[in-house]
Amino acid sequence: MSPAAQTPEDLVFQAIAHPARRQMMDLVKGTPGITVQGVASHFSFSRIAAMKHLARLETAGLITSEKEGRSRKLYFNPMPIQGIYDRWTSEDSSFWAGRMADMQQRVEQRAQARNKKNA
Amino acid sequence: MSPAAQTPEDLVFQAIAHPARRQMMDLVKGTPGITVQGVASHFSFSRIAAMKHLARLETAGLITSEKEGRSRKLYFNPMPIQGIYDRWTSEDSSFWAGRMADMQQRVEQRAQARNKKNA
DNA sequence: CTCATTGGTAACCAAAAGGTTACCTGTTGC
DNA sequence: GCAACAGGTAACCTTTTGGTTACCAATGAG
Repeated sequence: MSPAAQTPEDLVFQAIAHPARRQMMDLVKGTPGITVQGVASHFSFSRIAAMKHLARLETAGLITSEKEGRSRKLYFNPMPIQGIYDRWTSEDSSFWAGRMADMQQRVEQRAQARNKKNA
Repeated sequence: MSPAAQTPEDLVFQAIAHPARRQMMDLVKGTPGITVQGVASHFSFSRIAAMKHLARLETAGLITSEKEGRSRKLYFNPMPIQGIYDRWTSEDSSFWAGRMADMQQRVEQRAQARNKKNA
């Protein structure tokens, strides 16, 4: 695909195009603070491949990470998902955006509550 | 990407990864019954390239088409979008799925009402 | 302190993606 | 009836994607 001026939206949609990356997002969402190795261990491809996928998710803003010693902790970021939903549902989008923000808020609060557990 | 056993979800996510394809979906959604040529004329790349993109959207079930004389009419299909939303919002997903189905129903009804206009 | 673990970069390569032109058939408008 | 229009297929080519192995530095556990 043309590298011409990729928008944040482009990055998000491209990031989620790959099934492994979607599964990675599931893992990160389900286990906040999971490590790179923790994610990579779920896949049969190499750790380097996993890191490349994670890098794309992070570039797209779908996950965030923090280096902690020799590990890197990964966290899910739900905000870019709103753009996906809004894309073709512009009718009543203000209504749904509000609903979605509410629910995302709840998801985040739960994630914070779970944040004491490690990978 | 590996051609191994692509799920319908895979097809959808891959289809929407390309910005031109997203824009095409916008066009088809905004103008039900628009022709291939009608869509292609919005892009600087060749008609054949446009057709390839449209073919991917159709394979993914995101649009449908009907041959009419020498033209082909294109229609938006909102149902696969549900999968995109549900992907990472599995909490309360039964609640949102219901809401979303309602809204999609309304979108479709409006599309049918507009279906008398041509591209 | 030593070794194992974790993460990171670089180089490489096959396959896929996304474009191109050429050619053809069928339909429609004049 | 003819030319223009619309859609379709095939072949081709460049770029990107998604994997691989090799090597290294930093951290952590024993």
